[in-house]
Amino acid sequence: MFSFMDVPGSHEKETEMSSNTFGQEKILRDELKRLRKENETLKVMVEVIGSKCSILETHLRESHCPPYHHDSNKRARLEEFPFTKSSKICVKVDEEDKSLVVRDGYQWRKYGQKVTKDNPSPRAYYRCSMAPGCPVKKKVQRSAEDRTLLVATYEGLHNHGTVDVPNRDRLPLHSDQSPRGQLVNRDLTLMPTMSPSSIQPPIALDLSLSRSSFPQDPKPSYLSKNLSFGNRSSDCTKIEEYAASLVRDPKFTEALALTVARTLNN
DNA sequence: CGCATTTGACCCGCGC
DNA sequence: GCGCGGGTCAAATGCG
Ligand SMILES: [Zn+2]
Repeated sequence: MFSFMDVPGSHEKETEMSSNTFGQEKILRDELKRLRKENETLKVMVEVIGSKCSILETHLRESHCPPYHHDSNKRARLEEFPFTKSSKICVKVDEEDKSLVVRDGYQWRKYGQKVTKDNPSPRAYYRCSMAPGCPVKKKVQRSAEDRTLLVATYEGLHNHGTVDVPNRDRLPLHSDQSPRGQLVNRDLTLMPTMSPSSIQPPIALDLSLSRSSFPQDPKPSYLSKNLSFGNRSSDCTKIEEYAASLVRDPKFTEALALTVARTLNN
């Protein structure tokens, strides 16, 4: 199957060395396809990580500076973590004028849309559809003042993990080596809805992030891949640049460190 | 044909 | 009780 995607430099001498150039061209085209796919995957990953990063950010902010009055300890404690059960978190996800489908690693089914009193933009209601009986809902609405921001309100705890990102060429080996040692996440994710408030950790997002985005050793794989591609690809520099900026971002590293620490604590 | 989205109807709590 | 505002249902519609 041929397409019009021209590969530079292979136009003139097509008659001779045809097989060789054909082979090279095919190889290059395959590589290009693979790179495109990988790029798409990375883009999705970046989106997911970004949204989860903002989730963690808001969570961190809420837990760091509560309206701390020296009133009474019990009241303060109780009000400090009101989201252990319902986990109501607002997340800012920037988006221009696309549809309200925010990619955060889960799969949502829209079930309603209403206009609200003080916001001209409508509010969309989603339900998590990755697992049957998952009670998680979320509301997405544009911010009233800044039209480019989306405010998502998550509510509930997932009873499953996220295997959303098109990770196909991953972990051929390293299957379940230690099923009951530290894989509490697995057990938790497979657990149906039973007494969520007792066992579930404060947020299910941590588990999802640790599982979906970083299966095992996260950074080395990315960096090595980028470096290996860096010899001949030009897009890789952008990716590397972006990754570098992401790593340079203190917020991101902070949230990442927090997440890793919490994951290790489990 | 099997899905997800759309969209008006419906429900329910709350303040008057 | 009534109106209102937010949340959900479900029939209709769209889409691959
Ligand atoms: Zn879910």
